[in-house]
Amino acid sequence: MPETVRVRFAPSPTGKLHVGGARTALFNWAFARGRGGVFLLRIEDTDPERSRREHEAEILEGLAWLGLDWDEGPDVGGPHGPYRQSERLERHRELADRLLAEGRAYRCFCGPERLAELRAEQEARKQTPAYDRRCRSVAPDESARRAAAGEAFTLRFLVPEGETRFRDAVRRDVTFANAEVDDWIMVRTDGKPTYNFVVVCDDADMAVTHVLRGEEHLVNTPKQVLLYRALGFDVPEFGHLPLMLGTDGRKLSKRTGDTALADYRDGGYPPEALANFLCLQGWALDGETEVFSLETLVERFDVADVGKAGSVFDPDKLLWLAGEYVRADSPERLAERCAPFVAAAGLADADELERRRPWFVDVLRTEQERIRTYAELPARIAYLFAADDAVEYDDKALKNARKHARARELLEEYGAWLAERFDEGPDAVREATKAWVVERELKMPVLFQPLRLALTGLPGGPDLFEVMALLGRDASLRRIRVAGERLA
RNA sequence: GGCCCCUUCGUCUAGUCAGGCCUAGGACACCAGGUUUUCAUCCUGGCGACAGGGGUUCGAAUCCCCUAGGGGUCACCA
Repeated sequence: MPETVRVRFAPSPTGKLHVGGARTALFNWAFARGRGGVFLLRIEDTDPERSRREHEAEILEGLAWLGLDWDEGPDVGGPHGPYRQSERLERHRELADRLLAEGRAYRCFCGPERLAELRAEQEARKQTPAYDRRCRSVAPDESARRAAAGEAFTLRFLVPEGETRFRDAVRRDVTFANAEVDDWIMVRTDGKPTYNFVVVCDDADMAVTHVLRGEEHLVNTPKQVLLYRALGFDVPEFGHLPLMLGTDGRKLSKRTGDTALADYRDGGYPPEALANFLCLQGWALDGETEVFSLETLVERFDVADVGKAGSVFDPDKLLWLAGEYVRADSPERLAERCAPFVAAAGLADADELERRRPWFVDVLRTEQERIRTYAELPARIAYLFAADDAVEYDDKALKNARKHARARELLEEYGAWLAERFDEGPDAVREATKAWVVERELKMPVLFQPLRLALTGLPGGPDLFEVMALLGRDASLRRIRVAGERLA
């Protein structure tokens, strides 16, 4: 009977949720869900300077927006709580004391000044900066006496001789020479434990079986494996996910563009599109299928299939995927998701859109194939909300209309004709209009370009008879009349 | 610089662990054409890669070695 898979996502609440972190969470989640395991969230708030509760809330919101859910966490609790590291201090102290008592850790009385000096010397000699382990030789009784006397100290892990190897689902077996591992600090002068220490204590206490995290943590792993063993805990299996890179080929950062998950939510990207895109960074379903659901991911995902090389974040591909999801969505749901963006653009308030819901759904039906993000909608439909005598004319649209010498007369004539049969409906009017153009031995654009300018002011857009249906009889006829005057 | 990791079209990737099915497949982007009242969608086609060099083998993108390039990390941050 194999033990239950337990994986975790452990963000530190020091800022917004990064898309790279979101992908780590996504893969952890998919791994757990695909194996009937448990996905838990733990907040790594051991840095009181930078940790903020608002950030924690935002991170949780972001994960939920992406479509993830969790079985244990700071908001839902669970059998292995608390799920904030700052609330687990007791346990951390207990384990640190144990290590000290067993001689697997030692007090270090070297202050910041000496450490800085040491580092400077080492750098001057082109050596790799590392603690010189001077305090290893302080005898236990002297160490205890100095501590009791109030002398400041940190607790360092005593790295043994030899080498450390561990299983990594992505990179196979990895080995580090212990000589390369520093006697790192477990507990600071102020008594607060550091990341490398608490992460192991908590993962072990929370019975985490697989640690899937970003590759930047690979070098921390030997320290942690050594700690698991010193503590007598089972070492989990690791999986170091390749980094997500910016277009400059370096680790994704603020400089290379949007990196916060919230930027994409605020930018009107469908969450399904972003989740799908994130799946494609370092993993592929079959090399052919690009668009797939989280459900499919869960069915097919395996950490062992994750690639080793970093991947450059391609905003163009994300935009394309966004369009795919928008086109596949229902006009009703699109209306719901787009409404806030239309309201934010100041075109109409939320109440008005709610009142005109059927109409707004029709608007989405006509624009659906032209937008990729919800945020692209307002600019496309602003003309619907403009005053009939003040529709903004786009330069290109104006040029298109002016190409036709008789545009003005034609619009007047057509307007009068249209007034008689507007109520026959879009399909009938469309056919009749085409016949009307043919009768006059004209090309279609001769009428349609000026007409599009009159109604929308834009160079492109939906079928004009659908546009007229959205505008209604009065507005349509008025705009055609006004255009005749404006073109004069 | 030390240590560690990585390397298939501009980008995301399939294929690599089990060498032949690969004159390397798909997608985004780009270009050209078609459809349309325009824009978009959609359809068709094009461009385009096994980092380099050795070796093993009848046969290598796939195995081995070397070189080069890129990245990560070297905190009393996480």
